[in-house]
Amino acid sequence: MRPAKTLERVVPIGTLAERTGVKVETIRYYEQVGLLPEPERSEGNQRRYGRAHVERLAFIKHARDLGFAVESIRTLLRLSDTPGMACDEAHAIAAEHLEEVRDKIARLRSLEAELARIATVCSGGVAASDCAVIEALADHSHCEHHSH
Amino acid sequence: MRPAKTLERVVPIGTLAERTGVKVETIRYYEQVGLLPEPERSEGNQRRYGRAHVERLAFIKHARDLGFAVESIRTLLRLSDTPGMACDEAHAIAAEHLEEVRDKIARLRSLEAELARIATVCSGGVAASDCAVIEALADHSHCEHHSH
DNA sequence: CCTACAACCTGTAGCCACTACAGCTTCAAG
DNA sequence: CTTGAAGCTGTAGTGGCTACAGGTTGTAGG
Repeated sequence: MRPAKTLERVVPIGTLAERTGVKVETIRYYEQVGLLPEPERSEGNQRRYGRAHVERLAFIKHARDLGFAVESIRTLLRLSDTPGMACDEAHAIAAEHLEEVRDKIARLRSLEAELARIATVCSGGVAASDCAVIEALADHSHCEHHSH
Repeated sequence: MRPAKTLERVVPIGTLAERTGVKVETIRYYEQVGLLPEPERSEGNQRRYGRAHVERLAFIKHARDLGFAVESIRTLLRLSDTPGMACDEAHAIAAEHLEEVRDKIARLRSLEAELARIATVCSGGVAASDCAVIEALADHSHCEHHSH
């Protein structure tokens, strides 16, 4: 009997996928774009991953889950590989991304307000002769805010 | 002397672009995917738009600005062309989109919280030996919330 | 009437971050 | 040794544009 999967040190791509929650195709994609280094291969040319790969892929997944762009992750990985790490740069990337996320939230909130107004008018007791949703889209002057 | 541009009833694509704030290439794209009907052509095969096109494109732009998918806009346009309009369906599309926007906001807020925590720790008075941003990304257990 | 040049035309490729095949080969359990 | 899951490469598709390349047309000034 072989050791349990969670204990094996050298694993095929499917097991790496299970452990990290990243799909097999996505792992190969990350390799292709240079986020994940090319692993060793079996005699039959299949990828064999070690502990370092698991950790690196977990890093990538976490960063992607937080919405970092692949390009930013490339930089963050490079920084984390650097001995005398440039923490300033890592912090700048995180701060910039935080700004982007906040901008996106602000924009979505403005959309939300406008959509809520449109949808509410329509579901409310407006005369059914014309559809309020269609009307609102046809005529921008119905908008309360023109920021969008 | 010709009438001023804003008064002309039949205009080329560039003028339509100016009036609606939609780029020329995007207008051609909308035609290609069937949102905007094919206009008449000049003798030299150039597109000539009338008032109806301006209104339809304004509708499309407004809907896109509100984040509706092209596919939803296709349906909304079909509904608006229908005499006995199915307002229910239009309302359902708007309501569904509002839900999506709210979901997106919720997800982004959770990201924002996590990112703010990471960025703040790093800019705060943490010992400089290891970078908190890199650490946080490397080790998911540092997260307070595991929802993402 | 002619020239110059902006605006137009079609068609194709690129962007991001995957995802989904098609058509093979390899691995491992029974 | 057989079978079937899992692996392999390479390509195309997603959404909603955007950006060319390489040509044609429209129009204002001279």
